[in-house]
Amino acid sequence: MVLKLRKKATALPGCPMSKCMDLLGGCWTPEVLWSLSEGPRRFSELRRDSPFISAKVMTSRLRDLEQRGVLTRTVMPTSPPTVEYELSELGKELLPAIRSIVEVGTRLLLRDTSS
Amino acid sequence: MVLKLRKKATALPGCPMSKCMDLLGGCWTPEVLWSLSEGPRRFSELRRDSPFISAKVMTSRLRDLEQRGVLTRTVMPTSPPTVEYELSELGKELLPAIRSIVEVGTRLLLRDTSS
DNA sequence: CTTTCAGGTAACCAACTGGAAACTGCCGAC
DNA sequence: GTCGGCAGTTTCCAGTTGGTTACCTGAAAG
Repeated sequence: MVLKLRKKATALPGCPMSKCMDLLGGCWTPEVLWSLSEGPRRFSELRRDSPFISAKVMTSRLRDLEQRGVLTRTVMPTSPPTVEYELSELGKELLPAIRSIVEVGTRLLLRDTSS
Repeated sequence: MVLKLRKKATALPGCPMSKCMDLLGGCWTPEVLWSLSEGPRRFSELRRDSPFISAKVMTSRLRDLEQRGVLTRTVMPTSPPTVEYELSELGKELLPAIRSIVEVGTRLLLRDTSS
């Protein structure tokens, strides 16, 4: 968490870091992507996965990501309506970075508790 | 670029992602760490590496990172004084994540230009 | 004497953002 | 007939932050 995306600042052209952070930089974005990494999930499931993300932010983050082509949003014609979010191909390409962050974080946590 | 760290929000206890993002989430933090990944660098070198980062932000980012133990700051008793920043052990542990982000970004850029 | 450079700090501003809470429409259940 | 759940949206507020500009010390160069 703890990340914010600034609207005006766009990725520096040609900078790989910017290019990638443009997609996964944004408050809670990594968490959402991580939740989706194991398959499609519905809005309420995502909310339950990360209860500390407010509905408003969850919505705006999902809309952002949809617009950037990182995930797809499918409304099922059921009642009550069900909405499914799923990583697109582009979204799946981000997973190695997310996984790496999680791995490093895990190592840091272990280090904390062992020392 | 494009990244902000929120002061009040601290890492969720026990969440690897938070733990890691707490250290590398913050406007321009990844860029700074990337600059430092190949060895110690001085303030003005860092500024030249990333001219789009204002001095103020560069300073505050470096202070943050120093306080979190990600890098060390050494003032050399020369005149004019020289200051060297270097990744600590903790900082080096973050590099796999940074590298992964850069790799993913590179792949995305290639994809863009080829299609 | 003045300028330049290193490595910052201080002040001020405007912007973007996240949080909280209330409201919506539709349906099935109690 | 009203309660709850899904999937949001809207409004309002306040906080945090980054950018910009100006300013500081000390030494050396022109």
